[in-house]
Amino acid sequence: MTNKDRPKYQQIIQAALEVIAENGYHASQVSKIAKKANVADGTIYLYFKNKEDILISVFRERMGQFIHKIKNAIEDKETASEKLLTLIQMHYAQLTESPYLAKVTQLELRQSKPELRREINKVLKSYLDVIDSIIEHGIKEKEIRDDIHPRLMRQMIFGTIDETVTTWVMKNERYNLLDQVEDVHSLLLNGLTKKN
Amino acid sequence: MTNKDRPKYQQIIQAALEVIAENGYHASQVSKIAKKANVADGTIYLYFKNKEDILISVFRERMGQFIHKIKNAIEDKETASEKLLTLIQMHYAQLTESPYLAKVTQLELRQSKPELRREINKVLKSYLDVIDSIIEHGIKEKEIRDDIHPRLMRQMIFGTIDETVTTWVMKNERYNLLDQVEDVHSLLLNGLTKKN
Amino acid sequence: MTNKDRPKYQQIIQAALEVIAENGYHASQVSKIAKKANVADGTIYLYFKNKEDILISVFRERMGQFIHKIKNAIEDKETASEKLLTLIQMHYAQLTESPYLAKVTQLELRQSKPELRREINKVLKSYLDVIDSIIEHGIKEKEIRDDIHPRLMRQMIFGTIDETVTTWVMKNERYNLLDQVEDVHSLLLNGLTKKN
Amino acid sequence: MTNKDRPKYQQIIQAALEVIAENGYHASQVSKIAKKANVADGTIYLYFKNKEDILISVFRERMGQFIHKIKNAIEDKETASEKLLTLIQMHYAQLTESPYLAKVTQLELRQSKPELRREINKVLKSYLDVIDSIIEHGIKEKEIRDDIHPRLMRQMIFGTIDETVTTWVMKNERYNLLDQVEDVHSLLLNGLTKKN
DNA sequence: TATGAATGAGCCTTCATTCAT
DNA sequence: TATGAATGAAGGCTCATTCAT
Repeated sequence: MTNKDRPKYQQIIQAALEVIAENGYHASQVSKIAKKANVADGTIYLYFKNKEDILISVFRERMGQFIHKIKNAIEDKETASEKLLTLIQMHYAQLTESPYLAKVTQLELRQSKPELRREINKVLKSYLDVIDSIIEHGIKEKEIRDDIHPRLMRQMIFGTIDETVTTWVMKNERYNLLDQVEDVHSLLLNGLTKKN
Repeated sequence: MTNKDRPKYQQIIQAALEVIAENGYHASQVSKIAKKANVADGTIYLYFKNKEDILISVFRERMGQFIHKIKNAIEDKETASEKLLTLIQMHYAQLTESPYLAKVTQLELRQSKPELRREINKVLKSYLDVIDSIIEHGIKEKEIRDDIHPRLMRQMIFGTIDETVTTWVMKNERYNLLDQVEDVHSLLLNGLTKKN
Repeated sequence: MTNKDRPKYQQIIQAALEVIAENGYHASQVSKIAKKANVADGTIYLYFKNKEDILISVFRERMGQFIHKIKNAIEDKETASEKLLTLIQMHYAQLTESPYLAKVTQLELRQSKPELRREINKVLKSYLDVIDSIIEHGIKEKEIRDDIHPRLMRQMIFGTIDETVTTWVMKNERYNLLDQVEDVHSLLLNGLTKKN
Repeated sequence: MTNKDRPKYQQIIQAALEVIAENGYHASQVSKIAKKANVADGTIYLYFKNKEDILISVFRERMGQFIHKIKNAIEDKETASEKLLTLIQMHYAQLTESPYLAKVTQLELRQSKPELRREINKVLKSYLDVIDSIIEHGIKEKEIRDDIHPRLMRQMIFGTIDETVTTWVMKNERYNLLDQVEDVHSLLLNGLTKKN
């Protein structure tokens, strides 16, 4: 049984997620996480190398599941358009379900030290890969234009989704993110211009 | 003569910008800023309330100019499409010209404490207002579709531009951001879909 | 069967000796000793009251044997001069044979807490007694001068031997300690002065 | 004005010496030293790199003076015998005058980490050099025997003096160390043997 | 006996801010 | 205005010891 399967590991991960969401990254002392996880301060260090390792693990574990679910949901879909719709829908749905994760990913983890950022970006990379594969598929099937560098397309997709979630989190999640799925999908596919 | 007009005020602002860009947010001690600005530590506190106030001022001053220049450039343009093209072009141009500002806005200041983020967002708000006014103008002139909430459009525009810049900064600015202006503009206006 | 006769007791003592010699006193955690002794951390506490008790026991056991052997070897000798020669020879020989013991007694255990030092000194006392008995014998037989307090003589003998060993250990035992036996013996008996 | 000339530097050195002498090396927290020196904890770090640096400095400063005074006193003396007598006398006199220094050098500083030991040995080296120069002088003048390696002679001299002081400190300085000067001098010069 | 996961007290160091000059 | 020496609160981490199994 590895560390990750032990109940205390997940207990600490969850506690860390909540503490960061509630207090912000900078006010998240190890002792606070330990208390919320109902373990002694020292116990933390049986499961994690140091404070940074806790935070990286929170992100890796949670975003890992997050991305995994999206990947699964997309597989079935035929067209790039459907795949993108599903991605947006799943992205919004999961963050709606887990406000802690939303708060932490959109706000708190952006306040982290360079080394931590680097680790976060590794995880993020695998999400961007998912988006890239949708674009590639769309281009191959001639659904998506091929006159623009795919990297820019991915940046538009991720940038847009990310910005809509950030706004929603900063507005304290007062509206329903899922109501925007179709409109965001339409915007990304068709752009701003009025067609007639 | 207010504080802002005194030479030391600008001296400290500039020093802070450079120190953050060079050392990162977390390694930007007041003493380092003071040294770079050639003033004593204590002198900082004659011009700024506290450390946070320095950072907010950096952002306010620099982003103020940044936004002001974009506003000016856009005024002349007739169509929403032209205005948007100019905004993208100016956004990229200014950050290309000032690598310090790019590094600080895209990476370092996102690592700041919640209170600081809030102040930064106030400044950012006036940039988002500029984007909103372009959209509003476009809708009125029937250039821009009116079936989608303008807020979502603005989020796509800002999210996309922001994400392209972040990628560029994280790639150590190894390519020319300005080469992407037309493509980003086309993507935002026309979306991903292949037209025929 | 007392603790001392159980195999694990000696196992832990030997492990402690090696761990201290290899890692130094300050890096000798109980867990490290347990691992080297192939027992669980908790097992240590079935045989020893606490960490200090391990260290004292190491010293007591090893120095006990050390002193015992010297005592035995001296018994046979007739004169104080011969006894002293044998003591020096045995002292050097045993530490040459056991580099762990040398490193630990000369360097590492001197870095211990006052309480531990006190215990160590109790053991040392019995070694000093051996030296005292040689001196006493020599005085009685008129081999050794009686115009100087025997305590000072013992301090010269022990101080000199101890200092020569410390130097040797700090020079990483690069020369043969036993080569010095006769010279040290001559120095202690005859002093520094040139006779003619 | 360098750090060393500022009053607080000496204030902290003296406080550290007293704290170590009173509490032992291991119970000498930085905060305790700061309190005794009447400065804030942080102030310590304006004058010393870290805790170890305080301890090294204590030793360097105090032993520096110690050795300097002995060197001066020896210069005048003609013969090796007189020089040695003066060295013993000065060694005992200075430690008698400064019980703190005695306690720290004989007991506490031997309980230090390897890096600290190394620094201490550097200082000690210059004391051993003084002893070596006496021996060399004595050999040249045919006062001291030349059939024994001078290093062994030095080890006897230092080992003996050191051991006599250690015993005295451990006996809580209950007798007068200076009473032993002539006897120790006689022992070192003439050895243990009864002459007739 | 034996285990080893869990405990939690303890401490060095940083750095934003102050204030006497 | 300007200085910079001094302040002191705050927190991550280690490791000897315990105890449920």
